[in-house]
Amino acid sequence: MNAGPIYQVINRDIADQISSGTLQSGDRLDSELKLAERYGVSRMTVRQALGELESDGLVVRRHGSGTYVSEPRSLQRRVNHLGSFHEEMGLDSKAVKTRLITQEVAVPPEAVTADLRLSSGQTATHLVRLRMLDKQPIAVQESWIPYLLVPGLARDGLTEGSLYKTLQERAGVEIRWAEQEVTAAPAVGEIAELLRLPEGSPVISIRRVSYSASNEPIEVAQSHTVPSLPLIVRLDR
Amino acid sequence: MNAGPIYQVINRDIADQISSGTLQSGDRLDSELKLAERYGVSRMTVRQALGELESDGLVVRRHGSGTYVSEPRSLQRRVNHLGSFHEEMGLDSKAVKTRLITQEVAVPPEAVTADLRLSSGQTATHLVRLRMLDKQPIAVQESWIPYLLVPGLARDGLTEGSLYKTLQERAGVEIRWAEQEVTAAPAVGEIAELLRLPEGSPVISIRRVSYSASNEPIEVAQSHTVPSLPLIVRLDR
DNA sequence: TAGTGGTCTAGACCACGAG
DNA sequence: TCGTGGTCTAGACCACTAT
Repeated sequence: MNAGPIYQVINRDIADQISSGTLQSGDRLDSELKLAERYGVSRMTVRQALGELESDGLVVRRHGSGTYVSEPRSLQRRVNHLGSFHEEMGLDSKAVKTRLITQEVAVPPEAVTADLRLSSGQTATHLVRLRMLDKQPIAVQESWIPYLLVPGLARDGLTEGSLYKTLQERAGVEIRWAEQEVTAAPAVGEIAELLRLPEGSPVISIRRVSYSASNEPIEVAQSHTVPSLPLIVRLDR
Repeated sequence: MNAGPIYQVINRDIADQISSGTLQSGDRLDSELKLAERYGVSRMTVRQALGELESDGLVVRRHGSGTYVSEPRSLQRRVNHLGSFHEEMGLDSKAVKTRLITQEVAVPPEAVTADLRLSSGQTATHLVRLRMLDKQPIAVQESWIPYLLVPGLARDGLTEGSLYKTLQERAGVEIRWAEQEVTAAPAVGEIAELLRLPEGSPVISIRRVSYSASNEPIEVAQSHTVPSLPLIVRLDR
């Protein structure tokens, strides 16, 4: 079993310490030099791990002072890095339930065909999922994945309800990066019904095209999220 | 005149070559080794510059192949990094005009007072700006800045219409990072009027708290943007 | 096979902060 | 003043791509 690059192992280790409570919010981490000694790596490698934790909002670095665990927030969806819906929801993820609305093979709309680089008429697996938090609907997600990538997907369903895990295990495909468009839209028809919102009321609309490490399009996803679940982003200069 | 860290100089130099057309989309950049020699720096420094260009969506790196200038898009607003409205708009920024709606000193709402860490009753400079693209309104931005930070701000106005430049020059304050909440909201009252949208139609709502390098809150901003100008974000795993 | 980007080392000097 | 994070060096080996 290979765990990937060392800096990702360190990243996960510290993230685990934070989510398990071993490191409390406000705590100062050991200095980069000490962490380098503890993990038996050079300081540059520790810095790469801490840099990701910082951009994920888990820690704050203060020049001349130290690196601190940041304050937590509830009901949030962090989107600095690409991850599954559960990963984005962070601590709230345990309370998130998924209801499968649609699971079929079909010819996608033209815009999706283009983004997936399919020939006209080629089919794709079509998934519609409703995400619930505390029995309240929070988001509807519609996904299109090229049929030939994972032929059994519509028949066999998802591994642990996670599209990312399923793609990894069944097709050996790892999603590496994505480009995402965020806007506001009126909830209409089935979307409004599923989210239990008045027809025409505003929802967060996200269209995402995901790519593998070799820059092949893997998934086109369109989601509609209730406005009470804002996206949280940390931006650096 | 200090231009800051070398990697930022390299970053700007390559970004300039792309926006000026010296580097066309699809072109392959020189290899990291050659760039390191040309700029007279180590390869790690070049990599730091290329990493930012990649996360800004300006270039794509292909393992084993090279680094390429990515395809451009029009009417977009990239928000991978913190920047002024004009910087976010990229190539479209030349066509963006700003109309100042409000410029006053006032006691901000309680939520703003808290985020700016002001005492109850302390005043702040209040700015409301309307952004126009091709004579069409695209966004309303409301800003609150602690009065004591830049006492003359409401009287003297902004340097080149840029709040970031004004803060830098007049108060020596540089905004370094921000936390941003993105959601959807109905356009109401003055917002709907200014954006020329029907009352209640969806707009992108962004609330941003910006901080200095020493983590002091500098500005609370609330913006409402027309849905035809989506936020574009590149996400990495 | 040759060249590319991905990761990592073991140092170094600097700017910043807190006491 | 001293420890911290910010930047940078001059190498190294590896995985991947293209030929």
